[in-house]
Amino acid sequence: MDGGDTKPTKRKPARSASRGVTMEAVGRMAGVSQVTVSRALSDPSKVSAATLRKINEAIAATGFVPNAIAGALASSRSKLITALVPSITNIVYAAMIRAFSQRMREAGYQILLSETGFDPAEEERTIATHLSRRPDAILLTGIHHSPQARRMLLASGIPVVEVWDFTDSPIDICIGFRHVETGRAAAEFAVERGDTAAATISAGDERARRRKAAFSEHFTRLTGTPVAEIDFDEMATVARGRKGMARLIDDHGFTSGIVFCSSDVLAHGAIIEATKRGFAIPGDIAVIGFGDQEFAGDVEPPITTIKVDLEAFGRTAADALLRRFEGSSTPDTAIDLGFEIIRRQSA
Amino acid sequence: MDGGDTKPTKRKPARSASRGVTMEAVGRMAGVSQVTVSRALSDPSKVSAATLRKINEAIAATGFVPNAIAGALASSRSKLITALVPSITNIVYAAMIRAFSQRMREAGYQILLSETGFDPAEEERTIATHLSRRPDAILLTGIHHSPQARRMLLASGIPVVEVWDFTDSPIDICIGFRHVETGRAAAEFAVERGDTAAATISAGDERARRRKAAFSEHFTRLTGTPVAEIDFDEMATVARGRKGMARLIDDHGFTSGIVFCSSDVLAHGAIIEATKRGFAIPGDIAVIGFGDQEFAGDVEPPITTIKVDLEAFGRTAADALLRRFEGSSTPDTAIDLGFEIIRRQSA
DNA sequence: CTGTTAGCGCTTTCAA
DNA sequence: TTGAAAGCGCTAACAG
Repeated sequence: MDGGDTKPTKRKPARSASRGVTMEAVGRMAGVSQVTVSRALSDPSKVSAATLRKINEAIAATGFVPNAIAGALASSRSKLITALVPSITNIVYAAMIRAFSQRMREAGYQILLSETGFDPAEEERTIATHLSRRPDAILLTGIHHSPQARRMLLASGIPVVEVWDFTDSPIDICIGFRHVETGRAAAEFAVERGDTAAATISAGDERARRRKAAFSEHFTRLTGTPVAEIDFDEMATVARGRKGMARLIDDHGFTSGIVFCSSDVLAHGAIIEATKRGFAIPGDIAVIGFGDQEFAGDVEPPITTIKVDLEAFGRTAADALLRRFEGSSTPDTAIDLGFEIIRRQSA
Repeated sequence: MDGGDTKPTKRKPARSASRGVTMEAVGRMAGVSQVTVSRALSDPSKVSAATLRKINEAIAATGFVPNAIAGALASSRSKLITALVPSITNIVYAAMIRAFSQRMREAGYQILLSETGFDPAEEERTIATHLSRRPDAILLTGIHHSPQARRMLLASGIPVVEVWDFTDSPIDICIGFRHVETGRAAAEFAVERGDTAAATISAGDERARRRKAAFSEHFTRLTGTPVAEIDFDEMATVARGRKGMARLIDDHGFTSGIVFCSSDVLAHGAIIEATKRGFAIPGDIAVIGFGDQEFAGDVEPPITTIKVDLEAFGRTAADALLRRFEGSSTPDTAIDLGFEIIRRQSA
């Protein structure tokens, strides 16, 4: 760029390249040193009013934006939290992260978010790149991680929050609920309703499968009746809910009983299909969903579902971290936020 | 922390504090210098096979994870892209970002994502904090930004991509579609269908309002009939779709004609409400949505909607950036990806 | 209240 | 193929 001179110049750094205004430039303009600018920004009370004013003027004039990279390197606090979720288009995770982000942002943190797509290998790789950003904490979805991932996490020395599932022995902090319990509760709910037949429709989510397995096992134990299961490897969609119900009816002769779906979206589709085929909901076929999504109570018939407080997960996770950053002496470990069956009309 | 000695020690940095393994430590272990480790990582071909092997062993043994912060500061390339969307729980933005992230991740970039909640002031603040991370590029939703935001963006000197809307004079790169055109196209579609009455239901989104305004204006121009408008300040939900339709019927005596909704979710709710009240869809009331979301074709009746290819926005944005990073001589500027009316049964 | 001095852990020349 | 040296822009003691 700047000349092709062969003369071994004193290696003057190519500062020119407008890589942004520096504190030093601001300081020069305000007639103070660089450190004073730093102070003015981090703790204005440590700088005289007059100096502060000049610095602020200089900042405004230059459009200075502090370099957080340099700050993080120097202070070894990045004010960055990284988060991994299976999917950002799944409202369940998106809502949780939203609540988490809002709380953390208020405290001055930013969130670096990545999708892992339910793949442990991908999660491991992503954890490594995330840790390379030296976040002040990391949030993971789920409690199952590869051994190598656990090693890196532990070695990083930062707080690790596992959400959306529950274990008594988390890596560090765990905020979630027991998926298996939801399946059991749904089975009991079905039996209490008087159902003598049951089926399930599930999407490709490890936790969804655990809920389903618990439902089936418990229902069979209580009634002696086996449960027909329809599983999809992909994410939940209305179309798959319809297809699942169609298979249940066509292939399994399921025309009466309750269907436990791994998400409200699937339940919605199942209801649409059954209704279209002339079955009464819940008269002939009852449907129970999972998630209590926005629409669950507003479709016809309103969907009976298992509700978990998504926002609460995010908020609680953020609060636990914030408390930790403040050096709380009583660190949170495992918090079970539970769930609740919302009885509406579909079951 | 380390003792209360008054003796002015040689200020030995508190290195101890396990802030992670450094390249220097790895190098020491492998019997080479720190730079060699750096090279081994960035371009293995520049290091002898034997050295490479020893370095890799040391890395494995120590669990070394490179410090991207230090790397970014030194190279002034952060391999970080920053993105701002109005809402991450809105599938429209989530799907776009997902496609964008995937592409960028494959190229070694990570995405720092924030929500702005449709608020320009919040956007401006967020842009500032994002720029402080010295991203290699920034992606914004929409084309309207505060003057101060524009200034910061320009001053940053990095590529700026504006998506999801279209202008011929973008800050830098723009990838989107003309919202106004969608409204017009919908109005024409209605008139061609023979509708002589129309209404709208919109959520709190500036672009949704522009689509609606274009629809109403055009419909009125073509038919001479005013359009009843129901506006919500909040996000689209099935419940609001129902409420909107209820108001249209109860307050505006709207019992026949077409309803242009700012999203498929609203359309879905509107259809549910009208159906429940005994109106035939599309016989009595026709409904047209926006977005062609996953469920649009699978509910009853399937929703006629305006489709925009969400994934394409993300992919195209990523490709444009990647090309730019490679120093393309023909920079993309404004790309109009258009839209399409998907005719199903609701209209 | 303000400035000086050392780094933070890398990448980038330049030299060997 | 390897190493030495010089920063990147900021924060953290420490000294006035």
